[in-house]
Amino acid sequence: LIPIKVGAVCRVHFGELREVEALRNCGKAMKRKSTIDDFSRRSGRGPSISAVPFNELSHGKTVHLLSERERAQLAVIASLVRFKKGEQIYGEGNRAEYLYNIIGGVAKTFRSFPDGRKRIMAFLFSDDLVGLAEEGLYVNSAVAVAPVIAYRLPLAGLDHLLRNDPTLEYHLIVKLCHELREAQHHLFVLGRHGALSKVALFIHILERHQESRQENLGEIYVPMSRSDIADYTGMSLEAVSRSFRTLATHRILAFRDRRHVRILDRDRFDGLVSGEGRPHETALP
Amino acid sequence: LIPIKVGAVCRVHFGELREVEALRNCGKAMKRKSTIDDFSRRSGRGPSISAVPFNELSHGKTVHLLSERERAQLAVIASLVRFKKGEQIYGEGNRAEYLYNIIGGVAKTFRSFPDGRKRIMAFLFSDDLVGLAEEGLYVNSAVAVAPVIAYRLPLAGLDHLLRNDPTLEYHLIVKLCHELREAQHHLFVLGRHGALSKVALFIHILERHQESRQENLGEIYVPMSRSDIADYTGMSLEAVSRSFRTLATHRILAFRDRRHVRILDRDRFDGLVSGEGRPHETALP
DNA sequence: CGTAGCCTTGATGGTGATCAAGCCAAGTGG
DNA sequence: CCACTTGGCTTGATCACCATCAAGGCTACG
Repeated sequence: LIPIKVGAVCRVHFGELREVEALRNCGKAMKRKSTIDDFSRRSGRGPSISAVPFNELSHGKTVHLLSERERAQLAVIASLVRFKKGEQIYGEGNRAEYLYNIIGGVAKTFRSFPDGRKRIMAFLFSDDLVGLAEEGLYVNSAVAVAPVIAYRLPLAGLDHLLRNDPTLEYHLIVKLCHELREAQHHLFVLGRHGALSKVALFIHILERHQESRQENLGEIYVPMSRSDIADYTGMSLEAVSRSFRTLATHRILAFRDRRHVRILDRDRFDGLVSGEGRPHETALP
Repeated sequence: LIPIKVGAVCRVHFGELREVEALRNCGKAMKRKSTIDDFSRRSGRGPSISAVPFNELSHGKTVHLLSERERAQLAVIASLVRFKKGEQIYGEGNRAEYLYNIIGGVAKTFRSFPDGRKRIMAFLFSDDLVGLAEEGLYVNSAVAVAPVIAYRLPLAGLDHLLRNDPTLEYHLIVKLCHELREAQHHLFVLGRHGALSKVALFIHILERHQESRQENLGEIYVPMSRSDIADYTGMSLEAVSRSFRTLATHRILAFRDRRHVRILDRDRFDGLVSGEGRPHETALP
């Protein structure tokens, strides 16, 4: 039973998840092996959620919240679903029937303005939950940024599980606190004035996120488009582009390609992140 | 036992909470009576939490989440604390030992920049929870904006209660989802370009908040200073002031005094809220 | 009545949004 | 294998908007 599932998932992995693979495959064959193990371990046994706890010390690392038993319980009501890049997972205002647990790929949640603009509320990665609702309706739209694999959990069944399992509920609370903190980080980014500060903080968030999961240290993977970054940071697409270039020409960042950055000058980078990026104070030669 | 508590709370109410009283006392004696009842009902029997549920329909109204029994259970470990206007409830980076349940007044949570600026993450009112932590440390500072009365719940004891009461946990989940949505509304505000849009959306949020609790319809109470609004919306204090004046001179809003607004022109107001407030589109005569 | 905090108003300049081309990379079909 | 297309990204020029600096007013409270 389980071996079959693992096999199936691996096939999917190599077929559709090239971007996910690219994310971790930073040129080292070693990495690739461990990714497969990691991936099949996670997806083969049911839903997976991780978060930085609010009470225990984990030294900035996320911890996996679910026990094997809980994962198995959730797996009973869950079904595995895939979304191609750009495909919609659900739409704002739709009847909320499912909670999604992403186990591979990247998604974004956003709200649209009448004029066609978007405000991206969050980027979501593996071990995240998506599907926030209010009075039975989704409050955001969710779309895959890179091909997504997720468990789809019917809210009805989930409700039943939760009411009978205090530990599972507790884990959900930990995860929600985590998401709340992430939203506050996001607020922090948007509040910052100065384009350089904003993009630096954005990169900083990506870095922290990948560090907390012990993914590819040293180089930061940027899975989303410039235009998504613009919608997330509240800037224009052009401003994002220019800011990246400025940071690159001043040797603060270095781009291997459009989706891989390395931080060259940690001091000046941290200076921007911690707020010294205000316009007239930023006298970059 | 309980009656004594009620008495004590009422005394506190009239002594220190003039602003809270003013909030609801909109010139009608009727209001005042019901406020007292409401207040003593809430504070006399233990902690109180309300939220808009994520699944059931409540037509935009918040519902009280805790049963009498749960409130009594929580009351056992809780102690009632008061904070004067401007007083700190806890500081960013402090050891997180308590969760606070506000039952009267207004508080703000914020993070400070090295240059002394603040980014306000949220305003908190009665029936709200404050004290978000990461790895045992508060992630924000919290300060009373108007005199606050709150229940202080030791995390240790709370943990124990939660693990034994799935329903209580479930209520907490509902509340956290609510807070997450509020944070996303805030993101929406910050993302908007155009000063008029931002302040309109801010007023809109206040209105929705007060409506959802069925407080003083028709007039919106603005308990926080201009400078707090600036820190919340990511604008300068002057820009907030100017925007308010613009909205007032164009008969979209009317201020009874600095803390009470009425929406005069609902159509144009909604226009701003929903994004037509972008600079060059805003041709206000 | 005086002082302090908060708010309003004015003048100015920098910053980033916007409009408008070009560029690069990846995919498609001949 | 090479035109052709498409979508995403970069770059340039212009100007509106708002942050900033700097006074002046209002209110509240001693």
